[in-house]
Amino acid sequence: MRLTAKSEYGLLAMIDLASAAGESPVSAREISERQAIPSKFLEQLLATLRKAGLVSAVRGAKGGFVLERNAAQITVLDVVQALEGPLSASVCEGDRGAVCGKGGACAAAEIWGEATKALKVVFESTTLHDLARTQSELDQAV
Amino acid sequence: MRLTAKSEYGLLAMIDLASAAGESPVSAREISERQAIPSKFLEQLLATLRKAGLVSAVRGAKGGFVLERNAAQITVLDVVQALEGPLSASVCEGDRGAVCGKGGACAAAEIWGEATKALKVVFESTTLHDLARTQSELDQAV
DNA sequence: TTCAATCCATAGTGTAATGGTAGGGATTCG
DNA sequence: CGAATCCCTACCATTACACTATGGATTGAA
Repeated sequence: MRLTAKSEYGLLAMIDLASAAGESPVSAREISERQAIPSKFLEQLLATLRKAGLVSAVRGAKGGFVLERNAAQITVLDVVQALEGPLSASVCEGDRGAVCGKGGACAAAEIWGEATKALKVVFESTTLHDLARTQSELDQAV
Repeated sequence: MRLTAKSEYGLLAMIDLASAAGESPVSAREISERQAIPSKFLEQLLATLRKAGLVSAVRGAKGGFVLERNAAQITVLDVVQALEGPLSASVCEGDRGAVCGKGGACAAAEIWGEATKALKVVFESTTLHDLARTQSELDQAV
């Protein structure tokens, strides 16, 4: 399991899109400027999010991106998994199970499993709608 | 935040030591063989764990490693943090807070914080004693 | 019709982390 | 003494990360 800049940037971009829900498409450049994300890097992330079915793109001038579903129907887990691959805290993946000869009967592996589950709960229980609202409150507080 | 082979190997080694608690020191070579961990790599991990005060070493022939505290007083968090550094799921560390201009008022950052907390709870609530017992049960089941 | 804005796709690149390996030194038991 | 062990530092190959570069395809508007 790992969380990289992809998740950070991707989530910021999705929150940005959630805040603009119902309006015209938001271009990658706009998001890039507002969220201080390198624009070409962001394009890649948005392409990934599109392939994952989380956003849809409108090409050409005045084009941009729109959330594919309602912000309340997209969780942080959706975004993170789209960008980082399946969430699994397991270090002991793949052939390691065979190598250590325990064939799955490994106390350490159980802990990684529990850790993954805990992360999943947190990420599943928060939607873009929640985050967009939180963010707008934070902005107003200033 | 990241979990690498260090945590995996380190935890296996510590469980091994916990299982041998009360007996004579266990050499790195023994652990390396039982747990299928590259021996020179393991030596480095044990050195780190020693500097973190989790194990003590006995030098010379018949030497080896012993848990510094009781197995019930050492949590998975202790081991993971000793090997990987401070546990923080935050991607948005260091100067990023300044870069995005939100100065801490960032909805995304809150999620990473919650994720970290969730991991901490899991890792803190399990001790080497627990794991050693679980492992011995798993071994007997076979 | 042309042009600029936008998304789309692929490839390249510098840095750092990862997961080791190598070689030898210091210490201690038998 | 000598074998076993821990200790320390350095090295190294591969991969992941975080971009950057280049150019093509599509579309709205002047």
